[in-house]
Amino acid sequence: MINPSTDRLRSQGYRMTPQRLVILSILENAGRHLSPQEIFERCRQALPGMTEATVYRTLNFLTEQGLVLPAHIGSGQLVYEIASHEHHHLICRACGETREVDHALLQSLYQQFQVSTGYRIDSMHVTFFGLCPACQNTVVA
Amino acid sequence: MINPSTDRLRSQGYRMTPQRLVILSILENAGRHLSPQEIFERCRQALPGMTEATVYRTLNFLTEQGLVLPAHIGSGQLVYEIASHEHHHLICRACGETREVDHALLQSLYQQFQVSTGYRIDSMHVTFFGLCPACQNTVVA
DNA sequence: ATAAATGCAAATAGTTTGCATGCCC
DNA sequence: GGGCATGCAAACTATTTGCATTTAT
Repeated sequence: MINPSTDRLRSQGYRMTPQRLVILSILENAGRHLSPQEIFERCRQALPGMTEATVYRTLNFLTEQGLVLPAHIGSGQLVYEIASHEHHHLICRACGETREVDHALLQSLYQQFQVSTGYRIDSMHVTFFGLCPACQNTVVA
Repeated sequence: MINPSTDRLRSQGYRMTPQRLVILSILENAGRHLSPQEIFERCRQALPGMTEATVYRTLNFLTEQGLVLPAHIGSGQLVYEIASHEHHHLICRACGETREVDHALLQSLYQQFQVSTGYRIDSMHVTFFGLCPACQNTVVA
């Protein structure tokens, strides 16, 4: 076995390529979500010939394969992060600071949805907006 | 007083126009969120000369004025709905059916966030995805 | 060898902007 | 009448697609 991601792809008849490796490694090291543009810029440092089309295609592909996760944050654009532990985001609408929220906190809410609506919730990712402690003191609501 | 929305705009030095009235009326009658494109198409039936630029400008303006609310749903595009009661959405990822979720259900979650993170949450709108009761029987997870 | 993946370039979708004209108050 | 708002057209951003070439297996 070469590495888990490579094996995962090969077992499905797909290939591991330098471009895919670079994107995975960028997301692993980022430790936070990145936009396609941010990813593209970092890619060019490792692979100068890489194009935006490849970034988008690769992100879609890796999402299908479950290796990365897309998330909606403000301004309606998708951002991506490495698929590891389940969590959600809390974003400060004043300073933009992002915090992770563990999935467990949402479990009881999902439970209530299930009971009152019959829906089986499977949102992988939800983003909440608010004011972080620091900004609550400086920003006028 | 002519109507509440008109008064609201005039009191701020803005004007009520046929275009704004049509968009507000479309959103009131829709009873659900609509995309800019859907709004544009319905506008043209009432005001054939209307352009997409005006739709976008008007939606941004009405959002600033608090008369309509933007919401993120799947695929990263913004949709709009009339500003009335606070609620959230539950969308079936199989059939696309949308259900409203009362804001009260999220209050206790917000409370927990507040305690454990210090954030003051003010998300006006959160969308959850899942499977509606009907689709749970027909769709393979 | 062969099918998958990339690079390149062009196309598409969604949204925003500048500017002259029109129209609400 | 004065200034806000619209229509028109063009610009812009983000993303997708077709096709020839390259490359992982």
